[in-house]
Amino acid sequence: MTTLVGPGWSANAGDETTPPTAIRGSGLALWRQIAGDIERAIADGTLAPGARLPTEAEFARRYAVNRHTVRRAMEELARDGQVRVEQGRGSFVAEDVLDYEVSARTRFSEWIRRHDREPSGRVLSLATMPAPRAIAEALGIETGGAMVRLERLGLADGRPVSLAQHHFAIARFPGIAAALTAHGTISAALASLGVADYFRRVTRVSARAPRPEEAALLETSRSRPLLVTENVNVDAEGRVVEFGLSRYPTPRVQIIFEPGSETT
Amino acid sequence: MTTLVGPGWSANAGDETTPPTAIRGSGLALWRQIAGDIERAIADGTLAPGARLPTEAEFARRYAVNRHTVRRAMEELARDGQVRVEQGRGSFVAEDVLDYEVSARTRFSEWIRRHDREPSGRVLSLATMPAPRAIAEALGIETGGAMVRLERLGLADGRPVSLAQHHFAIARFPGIAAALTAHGTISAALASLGVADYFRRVTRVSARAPRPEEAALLETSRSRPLLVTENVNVDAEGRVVEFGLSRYPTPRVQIIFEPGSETT
DNA sequence: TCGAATTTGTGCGTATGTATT
DNA sequence: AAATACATACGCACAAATTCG
Repeated sequence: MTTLVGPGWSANAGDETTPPTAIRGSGLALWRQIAGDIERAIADGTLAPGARLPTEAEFARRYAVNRHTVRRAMEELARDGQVRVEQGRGSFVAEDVLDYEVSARTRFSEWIRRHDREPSGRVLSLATMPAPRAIAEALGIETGGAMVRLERLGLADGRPVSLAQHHFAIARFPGIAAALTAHGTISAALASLGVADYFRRVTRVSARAPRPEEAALLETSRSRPLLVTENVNVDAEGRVVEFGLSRYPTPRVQIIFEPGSETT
Repeated sequence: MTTLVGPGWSANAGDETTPPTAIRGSGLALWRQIAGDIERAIADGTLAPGARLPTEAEFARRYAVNRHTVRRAMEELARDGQVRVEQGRGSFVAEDVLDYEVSARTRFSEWIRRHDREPSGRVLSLATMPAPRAIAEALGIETGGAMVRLERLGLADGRPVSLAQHHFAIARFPGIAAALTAHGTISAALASLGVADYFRRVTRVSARAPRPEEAALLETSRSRPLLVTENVNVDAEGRVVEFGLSRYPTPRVQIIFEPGSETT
């Protein structure tokens, strides 16, 4: 069957030489032919993950079928998880989700590389400020005590996947601001201050709607929630090194936890 | 200072005998007096967790100050995490969050009891249906194979905290539907079928906006995302017992991971 | 789906008291 | 004593988010 081809499945808008018609009475239901068509386009990459599908009305016009027939096909694909249908927005090819496996030793670049993507990052700000109560408690200092906050956007293959704030107590690391400026990574900065290694102790996960700035930085819609994690990193002796607050765009990023075994 | 008292801090609307006025020129800034006032009311329980505070305009009227002055006080309290301010909705006393600690052995009632609340539940539906692809894969059966879905609303002290779907393969447990009907809990039903114990293997966490029905059941706003977890439970031999999909209302429920140690 | 009402968020300008230089 | 800086407080207007009919 000649199908819908070209950039974004919209090239042959005026192309009437190869009508993308489903064959009636072929023994295969029209909606199955259409579903198969789209499925093939997804499989062979004609339709990239995250790409927007033509509207149901558009499909109906192209295949010269009723919209109900198209819907039947979309239902099937949605049930299979191949497309995602969103009322009022449109239909989209299911995106690859980037699994964020929480473990004791989690580093941003290692995480991204494990998924065969290229990690990069952009420092948004580095500032010294008094610690709000919640952060001060996590860092083990007094409320209002001086801390450094590093805000960083993490990217995988150039697409933003995390927006993180890292907090360090000045009392614990007087030279942290300079070290973070001098070194490219947090690990390196901490290493220069004598912290050879550090581990994740607790991770709290919640979710909330993004603020406009967050949505813009993470290139996500304001209507999609962010996964928000808070975590405490400690050194080998169990002393608190850092308090981190990270935001991840759903559904692009998912968090995975695999308990060792009997943890309770 | 005579302050705002009475039920919900709104009793003395017409009470002019004890004007809740902040003292000017007392050496303590007005906004600090107001912040302290509210802080005390929260500490002594006059303002319960989750309770709505009077509006900024109302505070300004009662204290006979400008709204900016009230806002300054609220800022301080919000920074401290004592109140939660939401544009367009109002301000609220910070709520106790129910921490859901993910571990290998997690049972609903144990979770709730550990937080000194009374667990209860309501079965919403119990049905046999063909397994969609994603669930079939998790259960290790063919797509379309028969499965039982139990949908259940979990409550803590009568407030909904989880909405869970539990899926069991009929091929593995032919008598599961009857067993679930006969026994009050999933553990008991599985025990009657020879599964003495089971463990959580993986947990995936994401977030999305609630559907209207979910929002209603969980008594949450449609504008607040749900935390969504998917998990696979296995028996002592590692065979898949159940695939679960749970939804938790934010920010009432938070998920906590504490990796044992080097899990990477 | 839309608009009105409610509530918080932000910006501007102004004034005043207090502490520092 | 004068100049300056800073914190506090007020008034007004409008923006943005939420809720509800």
